[in-house]
Amino acid sequence: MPELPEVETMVRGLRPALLGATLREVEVLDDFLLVEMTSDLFIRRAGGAQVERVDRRGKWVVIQCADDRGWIVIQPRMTGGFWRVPPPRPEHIRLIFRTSGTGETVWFCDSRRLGKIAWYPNDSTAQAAFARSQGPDALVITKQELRDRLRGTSRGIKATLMDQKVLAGIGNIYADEILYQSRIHPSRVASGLKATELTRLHRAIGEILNHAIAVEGSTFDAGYRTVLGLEGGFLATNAMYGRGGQPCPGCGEPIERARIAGLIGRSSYFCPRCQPLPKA
DNA sequence: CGGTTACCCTGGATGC
DNA sequence: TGCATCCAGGGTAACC
Repeated sequence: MPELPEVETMVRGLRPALLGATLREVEVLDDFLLVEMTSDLFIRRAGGAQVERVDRRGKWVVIQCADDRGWIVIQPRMTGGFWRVPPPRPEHIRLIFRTSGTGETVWFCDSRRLGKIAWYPNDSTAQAAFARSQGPDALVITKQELRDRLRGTSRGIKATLMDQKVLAGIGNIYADEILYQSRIHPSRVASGLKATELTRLHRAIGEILNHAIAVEGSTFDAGYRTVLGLEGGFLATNAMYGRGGQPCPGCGEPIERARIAGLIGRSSYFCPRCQPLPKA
């Protein structure tokens, strides 16, 4: 669930607790999430470090420690999330930072344990990890970059938008909203978009993601919450995701829910009238 | 090599 | 009430 807007909201929420603070005590409650290191090693690396920056890269949370000590990179993936207040499900706590400086405690919870916690010793190893897994961030990619990255593939546009190596940050929910606003069918071949469609797509990426950040992301069921435990507002007024069978806000046609090739088992929601698929 | 799919994991919803 | 099944989807690895 945490896509770019949720992770951006997390990072903004974490900064008051972590920026300039010292990670006085690091507690690992589940070493399954740690990437190629033991709990003891991670605690030795991060314990006592001062936090210099808290940033987002795609869907990843990046905590840069002062004095070139190293980088903590946390991938919330499906169900990971941070808390600055005691989390409601303590059995899902995987990592705790107790700080001095701000005196706050930060909890990382992850019910499904799909999240990852990595350590990189310096800028170049961290940047190499980003380059291996991620293309340009969806919030800053230019139209020309987007065009170049969609070129030469026969894949569908939705699968391509969700490929983090093409551009980083878009997942299933926002892909559907972006494609609806762009009036592009999710199965369209990514390299076959017309110039006007590419312009609409690039604009929609920025508008949808920035709007979602402004309302603090998407919450449904027991999923994502802000660091203070609040629900995000995006799905209260969104157009497509999760609205199969409801009338399209643009034309009234029932919203279609389908499984689209190249997206494994994920559901796609779109309006068959506003997002027509040209016959092959 | 590009594209597709199985799988990692758990909790909540649904079905019998 | 209890048990089985399905679904959620971010990301990696194996496969064709």
